[in-house]
Amino acid sequence: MDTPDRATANNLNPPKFEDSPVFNFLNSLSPIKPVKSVHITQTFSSISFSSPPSVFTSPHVNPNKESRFLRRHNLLDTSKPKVTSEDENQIGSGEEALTDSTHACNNSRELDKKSGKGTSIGDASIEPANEHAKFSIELPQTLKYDSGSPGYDPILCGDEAATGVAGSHEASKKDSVEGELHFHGICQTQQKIDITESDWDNLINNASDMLIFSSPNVSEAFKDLMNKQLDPSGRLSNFMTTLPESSTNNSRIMHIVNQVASGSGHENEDHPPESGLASDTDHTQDNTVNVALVASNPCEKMDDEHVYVIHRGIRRRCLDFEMASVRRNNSDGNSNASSSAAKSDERNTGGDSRRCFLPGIGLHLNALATLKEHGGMKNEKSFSGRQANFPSTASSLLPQEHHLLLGPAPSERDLELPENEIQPVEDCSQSSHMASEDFNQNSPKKKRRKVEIAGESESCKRCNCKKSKCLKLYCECFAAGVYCIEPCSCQDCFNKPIHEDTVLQTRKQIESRNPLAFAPKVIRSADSVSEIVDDPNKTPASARHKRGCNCKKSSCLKKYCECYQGGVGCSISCRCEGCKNAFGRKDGSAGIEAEAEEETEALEKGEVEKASQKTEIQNIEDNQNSALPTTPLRLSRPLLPLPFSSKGKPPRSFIATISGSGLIASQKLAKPNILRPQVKFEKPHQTVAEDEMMDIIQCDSSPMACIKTSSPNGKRISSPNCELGTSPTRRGGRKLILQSIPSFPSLTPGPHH
DNA sequence: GAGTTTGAAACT
DNA sequence: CAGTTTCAAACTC
Repeated sequence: MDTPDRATANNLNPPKFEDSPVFNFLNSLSPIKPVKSVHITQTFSSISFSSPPSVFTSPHVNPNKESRFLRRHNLLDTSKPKVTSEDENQIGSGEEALTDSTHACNNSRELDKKSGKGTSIGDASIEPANEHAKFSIELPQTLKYDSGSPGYDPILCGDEAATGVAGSHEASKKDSVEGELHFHGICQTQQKIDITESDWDNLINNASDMLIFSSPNVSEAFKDLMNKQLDPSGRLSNFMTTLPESSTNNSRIMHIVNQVASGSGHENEDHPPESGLASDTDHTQDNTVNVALVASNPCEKMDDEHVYVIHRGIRRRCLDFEMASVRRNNSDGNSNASSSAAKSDERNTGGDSRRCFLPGIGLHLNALATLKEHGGMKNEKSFSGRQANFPSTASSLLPQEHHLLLGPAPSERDLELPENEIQPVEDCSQSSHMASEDFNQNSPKKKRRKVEIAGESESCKRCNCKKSKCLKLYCECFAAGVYCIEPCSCQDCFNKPIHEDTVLQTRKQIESRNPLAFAPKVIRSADSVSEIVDDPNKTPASARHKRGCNCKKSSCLKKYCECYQGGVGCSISCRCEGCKNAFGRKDGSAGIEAEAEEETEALEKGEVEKASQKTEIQNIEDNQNSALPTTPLRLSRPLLPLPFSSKGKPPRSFIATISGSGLIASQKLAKPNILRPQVKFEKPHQTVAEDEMMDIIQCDSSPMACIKTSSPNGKRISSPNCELGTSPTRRGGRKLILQSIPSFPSLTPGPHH
């Protein structure tokens, strides 16, 4: 297996892999498997991720992902001696892990081979292969966890869990061809991987997990996806994350993922696997091949369709500025030039394209979205309009998907997208851009509270800028690293794909002034994580606003206060006056105290109702804290007007932003990736700032080491449990995860670079 | 929906 | 770095 599969895999990796006879063979075989996997995926997703949206929304979610990942890794290690220390190390970093996973997907064959035949793999096989093997191994664990989780279907879980590592081994045992087939089938349809195909499933599951954890938005989206069948989005995101390593492979993966997402996303939800297969298969199979084609031939219809499809599944703008840069780079490279030095620069970095991507600059997702528009549904509306994207699906889905896309996935995607893909995307995007502009002027004020209505669709930000042209941090969309979309009521908006160059330049300028301008404002320190781990009851105070607030009249009790909005307490760095932040006052008083005060004040002000709610919530939180990890926001918060909703979360923005600063040092890149999804670092209590960020990022490489990240995990975990009221098992599982894997250290971290 | 308040972002 | 202005979100009516 090793030799042939590898060879094929290696060959495949390159853009031309489709050309390889092996690929063709696989393609021919691929159609087979779609059927079962769906079921599994659903159960898995629904079960494991049923957690409440609020939880997911929290940026912290990601940490869990990492934690899981880490765990998996550990488990894998334990379970499978085969995995080399190196592999572990690789896995350790969140991004690396992601990358690996993506590679695994890309090189599913390799994975299968390796995982199944890890022994042989070790040597010659490309690193990715090793990593893949690891993933495959790890995946089982994730499955186990999930299975452990309340939502998990016993049967499936049992199967998967039982198969667990063994499953991966089995898969490895299978012929490489089979593995590929499975892989393709999985990627394409999502559905139906057999347990035997555990490799794939594992990958997917892992990916999904990763995604979920990666960002709050993602988590939500993930939920939806899970409900629907997750696979697509989750896979996407996963793949996206993994992409970085090999652009070509990544591109394939992206395509596949996109296809899957699109196909599954739409059809999967309601349609039986088969139906999904029909359409999906068309896309997926074609896509798999097409991907390669796309790489070679930019802007083919197929590509567009794929992209479009993907976008459909996703939601609109996930733009990462990085993506845009990437696209540009690609386009530049392909056709011409180099539209912007920055782009070229990034691209150059790109020998490790991923790196460039990571740092990324680009609004790619938006571009993709535009592609969608281009393609078929293609309206920006549909595209931009999250809702539009999810015609069939319930509204709930929308946000989630969007989140997924936007949040973790987007950035990753963007980064990951191989140049090949990018080209087509770009082309499409351009056209779309045009359209997008038109849209911009559309709805004057749909905005703001859609998010609230939607639930938390922070991912979907809608700005109302009138003078800033959406090119300043005043603009939430811009600040979040996303393009403005139809729902935005902004005027003279330049934050659109059409003006990508302008956007990028502006971003650069802003970043030059303040490298952290696009970084998450709220950071959770390692302390918080440790606190959570040690004492679930304890509320982590470590989460803090990066710069602190400067409130004078709001008493840090309203969203005017960024700390409050971010769901974190005020810290020393805050210059606020009369701080009464319920999440923690500057003076150090706990949120409870603040609450008490708030209550009194509220009473005074007639806000009694609110105060009571808060107190209740807090009380609940306190009670729950034991169970929950505690994040400032916590599950209970929902009752309160969570600050998250609008800005605090900006998972997306953060994500995009961070990654967005592609030009900026790799550091940022790493940070952003890490931070975004999950946590936003900040000084443990006050001044973690960049240094810590950096540290964290570095730590990212070693997942275990990096525990710092955040409580968010706790939240997520807890929240799902709480909300779900799920079986104890699930809680236990999650708790374990949290404890064991404190933070989400960094799947994504830029460690690669 | 319009107007006000607020504090971050941007500017000087 | 501090002060002022600009800006758009958050909030109120």
